[in-house]
Amino acid sequence: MDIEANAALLKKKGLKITTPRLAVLEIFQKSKDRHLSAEDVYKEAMSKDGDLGLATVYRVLTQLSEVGLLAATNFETGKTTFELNEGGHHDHLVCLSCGSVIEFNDEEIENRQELIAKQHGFRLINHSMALYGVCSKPACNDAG
Amino acid sequence: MDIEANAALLKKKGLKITTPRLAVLEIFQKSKDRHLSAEDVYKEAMSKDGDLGLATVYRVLTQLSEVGLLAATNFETGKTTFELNEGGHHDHLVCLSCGSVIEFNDEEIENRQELIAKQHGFRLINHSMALYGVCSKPACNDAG
DNA sequence: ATGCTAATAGGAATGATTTGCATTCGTTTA
DNA sequence: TAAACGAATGCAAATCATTCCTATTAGCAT
Repeated sequence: MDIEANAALLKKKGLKITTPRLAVLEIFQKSKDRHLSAEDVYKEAMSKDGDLGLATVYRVLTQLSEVGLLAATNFETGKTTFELNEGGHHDHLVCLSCGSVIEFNDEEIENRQELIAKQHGFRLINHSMALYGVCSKPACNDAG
Repeated sequence: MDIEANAALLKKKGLKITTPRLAVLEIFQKSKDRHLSAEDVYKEAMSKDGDLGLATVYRVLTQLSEVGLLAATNFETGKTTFELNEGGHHDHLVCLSCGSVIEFNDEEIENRQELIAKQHGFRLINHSMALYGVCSKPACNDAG
């Protein structure tokens, strides 16, 4: 929301302050939908800011993920989605009917994952977990 | 392994008994590597059976997944992999260096997932979990 | 302000997967 | 068991997501 703040954020991470990077950050901060694909970001940027390349969007998303400002997730859709990485790590609970996504974090599962990795001699780097189900909305429980 | 058995399997699922479908099933049953991409299956089929199209492999993999004979998984590698769907559910531990995949199943995590879904009013249908890390092989721990 | 380097645009290239279509095969039925 | 019909296949072209290439431009230290 605040260009100054975002500029400071980029600087702190050792990234140059450029128009595309500011634009991408702002899109994530303003969007109601937390999970955006590269294409989503590109369309949004084109519609409001005017002009940047899709390749640049990919690069910026990758960089912002690398410095920890964004987090990347792979659902089963075949495309990578990104979200702001504030508030720490979390996993996803996805409604297969309405598509809504709930975020959660469970200490016990995280610990268990570490343990499992260790047992198999793995150094754990990251993980992805998504639970798929049907949420409590009436509309999601009618037919089907 | 047994063409008769596989033919019966296909018939039971309402699929016609065709050469490509039998070939694909057999490849999964014979392969030591449980997780195969479409490309893997295609190469394997070409090398032994002689001749079928890559598009057919994709179609067959999709169909066999739909009827529950195979299970599809999307790791972060950008390609979908398949495995035989016998022996119940399990999750994956993936080496980001050599690509090896270890399967595991953890009761405690499964229970915890059920609980989390319940807490959010979700009826849990399935889930995917993959842990990414580096395995203990020396080659995977040298450079990088 | 000036220059060096990193960043960008945009299009071509890549890799995975899909689709269209003419041909062939599997299964049903006579 | 042969005709007949739709489903399945092969191939090539098409699509989708993502990355690479290169000339141009923009950040930023001096």
